[in-house]
Parts: sequence; structure tokens; C-alpha cells
Amino acid sequence: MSNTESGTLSAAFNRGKVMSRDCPSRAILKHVTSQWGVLVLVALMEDTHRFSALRRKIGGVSEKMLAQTLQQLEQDGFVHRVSYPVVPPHVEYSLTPLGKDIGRRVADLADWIELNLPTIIKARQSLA
Amino acid sequence: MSNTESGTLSAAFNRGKVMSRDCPSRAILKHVTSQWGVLVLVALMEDTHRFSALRRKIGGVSEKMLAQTLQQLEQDGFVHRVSYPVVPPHVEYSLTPLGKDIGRRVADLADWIELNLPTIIKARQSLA
DNA sequence: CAGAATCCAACTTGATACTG
DNA sequence: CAGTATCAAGTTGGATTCTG
Repeated sequence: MSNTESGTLSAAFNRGKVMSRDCPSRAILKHVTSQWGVLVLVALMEDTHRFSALRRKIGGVSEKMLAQTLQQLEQDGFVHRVSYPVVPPHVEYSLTPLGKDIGRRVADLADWIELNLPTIIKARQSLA
Repeated sequence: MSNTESGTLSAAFNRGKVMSRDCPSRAILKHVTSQWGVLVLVALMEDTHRFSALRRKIGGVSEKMLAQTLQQLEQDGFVHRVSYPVVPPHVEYSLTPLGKDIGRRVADLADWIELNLPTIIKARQSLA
């Protein structure tokens, strides 16, 4: 079988699937690591939020992008959406167990960057 | 001190800065979690690679995007570029210590997705 | 081989306005 | 409040061509 990858037999290193152009992981990865996807996950790791609360919390998101991001993450099974049929509308977003699992890793990444930002900036300057 | 965030005093939860529209972390986060940034980091976690090797390994990248991504990651101090002045040109890309640190987290994320892909797909269907 | 430069198509994003 | 619809504008991305 012609293998676009390195042709390794070891499925143990299951890393490599995502390297293929058409690996389904790519789509999930894209949602999760999207500009607003990351921040939504981080925000929801802290607590359940309403739509407008999320919008206030995540500086710079437009309504459109927030709605779109939430829909993607909901479809992937990471975000749980609960709509209370009252007026005015009341909708709450939270993480599913799966969402918490991946959210932890994403938040970890974001935290690392915040923590190491000084180091990164220094490193960048020493390259200039 | 007036705090635009939730007004918490605990800097221990340094999460929150990245939520501001103009936090410098946002730029780094964007490079690292960009579509190709993720895959470059994952690939370089395994080994040093030459440009064309990376291009072959990462299915779907164009030369342009690969070059651009590598430059961003190099400027952020995550990727080390070594150019041997021979003909034909020989350039090697590897991760700096900083790059390995963050690369581990990114690879972790990618691995998690690959590993849980079946679960995710099932979850998605049960929502349909 | 490693990339820079160019050109153009396609998708993404953001304001704004509108609806249930 | 929680979105959707619309449209303009910006950005990304890819194919191609060219160079050291």
C-alpha cells in the first residue's frame, strides 16, 4: 500500500495520522485551536457562562464569531448548551466531560504562554 | 488599583490577561495554534527536519505557508534554524528548549485528539 | 535545495441591522 | 437576551515562477 507517510509499521506512534491531509483530527484540531476556540475553552474551564457573559469576557470577539465557535465546539461534543425557554431568552454554556478534558490541555497551553511571555519576549529580542 | 478584569487580587490565577483584546500572549498563541504551527511543532518534536522533509511530512502545506510558519516560530524563539552554506543549500530546523517545552503541550493536545477521535465522533453523532 | 516574489481565488472576519 | 442575516473588507492560502 502506498503510504504518503514514512511507511512505519508501528501504530504505537499513532502520531502521524494527523499529518495526513485528510485526517479527521485536523478538523477537530482546527476548531479547538482556533483563535476564539481556545479562549472559549479557557473561559468555560472556569465556569458556566451565558452568551453575553462570554462575549464580555473574551475581549474582541464579535457576536458572529462567538456564535460560530460555540456551535462548532458543541457539535464536537465539547460544549454543552442549555436553553431555558423564558423571556428574555436565557442560554448557558458549559463544558462536557470531554470538553473539560481537552479544555485542561488548552488552558495549560495558554497558561504556559502567559507565564513564559517574558522569556519569550527576551528570546525574541536576542534574535533581533 | 483598577483592574479591568474580575477584580481578583490573586495574581496566582494569572489567567485573565489573555482574555484582554491587546494581551501580547494572543499573538504567540496565534502562531502556536495556527493550522500549520501546530503540525510543525509536532513534527519537530520528533526530530530535526530539513525544509523539504517537513513539507513532505506535513500533508497539505504549501511552501509559502511552511516558510511563513517557520519564520514566525523562529521569531518567537521556538524554532532554531541552521543554514549550512553549501550548494545545494542545506537548512535544518529544530526546536529550542523553549520550543520543546511548548511543543510538548501542543503535541499532547494533538495526541489527545487522535486518541479520542472515536469518542468524539460518537459523541457528535449522538447529538445529531 | 531552500526560499522569495507575485498574483489571484477563497475563505474569514467584523460592523451593522434585524428577529424571536 | 441570544442569536441570525447581510454585506464590505481584510486576510489567508495556493499555484506558479524565479533565484542563489
